[in-house]
Amino acid sequence: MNPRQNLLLAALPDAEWERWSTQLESVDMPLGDVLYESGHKLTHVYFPTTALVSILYVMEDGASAEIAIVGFEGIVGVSLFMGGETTPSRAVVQSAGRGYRLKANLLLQEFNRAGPVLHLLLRYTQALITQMSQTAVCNRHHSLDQQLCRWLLLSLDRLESNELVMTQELIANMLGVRREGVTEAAGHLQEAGLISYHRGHIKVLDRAGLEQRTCECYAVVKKEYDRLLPLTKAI
Amino acid sequence: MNPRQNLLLAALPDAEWERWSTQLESVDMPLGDVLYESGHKLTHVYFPTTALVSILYVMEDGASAEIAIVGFEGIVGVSLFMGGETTPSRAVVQSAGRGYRLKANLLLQEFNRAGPVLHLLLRYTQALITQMSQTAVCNRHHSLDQQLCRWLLLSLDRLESNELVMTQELIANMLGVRREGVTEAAGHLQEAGLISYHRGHIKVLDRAGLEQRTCECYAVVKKEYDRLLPLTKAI
DNA sequence: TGATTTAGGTGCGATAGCGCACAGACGCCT
DNA sequence: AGGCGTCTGTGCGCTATCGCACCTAAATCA
Repeated sequence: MNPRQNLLLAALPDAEWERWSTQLESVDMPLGDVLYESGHKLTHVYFPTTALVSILYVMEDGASAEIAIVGFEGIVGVSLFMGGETTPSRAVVQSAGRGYRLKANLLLQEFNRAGPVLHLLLRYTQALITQMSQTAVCNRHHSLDQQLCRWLLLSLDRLESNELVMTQELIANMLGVRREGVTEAAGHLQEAGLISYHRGHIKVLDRAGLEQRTCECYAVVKKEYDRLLPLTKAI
Repeated sequence: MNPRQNLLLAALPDAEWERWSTQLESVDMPLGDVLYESGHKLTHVYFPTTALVSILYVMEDGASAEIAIVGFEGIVGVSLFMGGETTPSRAVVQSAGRGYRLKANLLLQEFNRAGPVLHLLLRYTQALITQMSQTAVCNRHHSLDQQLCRWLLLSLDRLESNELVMTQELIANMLGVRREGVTEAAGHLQEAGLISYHRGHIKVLDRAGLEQRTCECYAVVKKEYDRLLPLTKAI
């Protein structure tokens, strides 16, 4: 397990890396773990390596909607260096794995050096903004089938695998739709031979087929990540 | 017409204000004016004073959806200092008025001083992120009636008036729905005595009523703006 | 092995929003 | 005053998604 499996950590210049490497703390990130809660101050920021984290908003009535996905390409807790300390959203581990974390005050110190760390983190944040924007667009205009394709592709890009351990119930929570809706959409994809689904295990059989069936939102987001985070040979 | 009608400009410390005031260029912002286009490099950033600007994404098939609204509380062109230079979205003047602009390289210079300007702009950007996130949530979960209320309230907060010059067609483009849908939703609000609508002129008669009828999304966004931009006695 | 829990599949009526077509109505221009 | 374009209202059939109820089958555990 190497911190530099995380692409932001991998993109750090040597001087920064030397300072950071002793401070990074390896953490287990089990399914369902809440990394930060709406309105709570962040104590750490997280750099996933093999875990996948959902940024989501939970409404007063308990319904939820995912705003963005963060994996080994990113950092969880941008509101810290953006200056807000908290946000109205919640970060939940969506696919178990590992990652590293850094104390909030240490990250702030590094950010405030106003050097490469600042610029790297801000570029990442802009990519994240694009992902959030496109989520809004997709929620408005595209069918559940298309959204499921987008979601699968974004998730897989952020893991290093073509398999996902994830119940339909959980996917429904992320997409903010009914579980039955996911059953139906996943059924379509399975009939088309694009995925195989079995009790919480999704295997992607035909990635190109998924890309063909999804909406433009996926490509827009992917292109921005590639463009903004080239140092990282990004996803 | 005073630049400091824009709350970000008003929040600048004296030293910054002195440097900026000679560089700010007053501009007319007519309805439909495109301040930046998807994928194009920004030449200026804009500080609206009496105009209202929509950040929206236009799909390949021409359909559109608004991602965020910017008025006298904000700045148009955050992707400049975030480091991306461009974004996949478009910025369009949604309600005619005036504003100020600053050359891109000047703003970057100021941002890179890594002082109060940087922190002010980043805090504003975090508020903007909340607005975008909440747009995604709202698009997923709330009725058109509720979304129209939210949209009216956000827009009015960013003007200094209880009247809006805006056709239903245009509102439909922003919300990413049919024009007829807006006709119906606006009809409901009119029956309830909350607004009066007449050929492109909306007058809000009962603001409290709108706030009661809208979803929680409006309050979440407003609270974040108030919290993150207190210097500006924000909206 | 048998019981319980969990994941997934199915059916059905309700409804919000869509696409389209068309009608009135106000305002502006000549 | 007359005419035309723009803005708004309405009706109608269609579809995706919802909410709910219920069922099946795999996994887990006693």
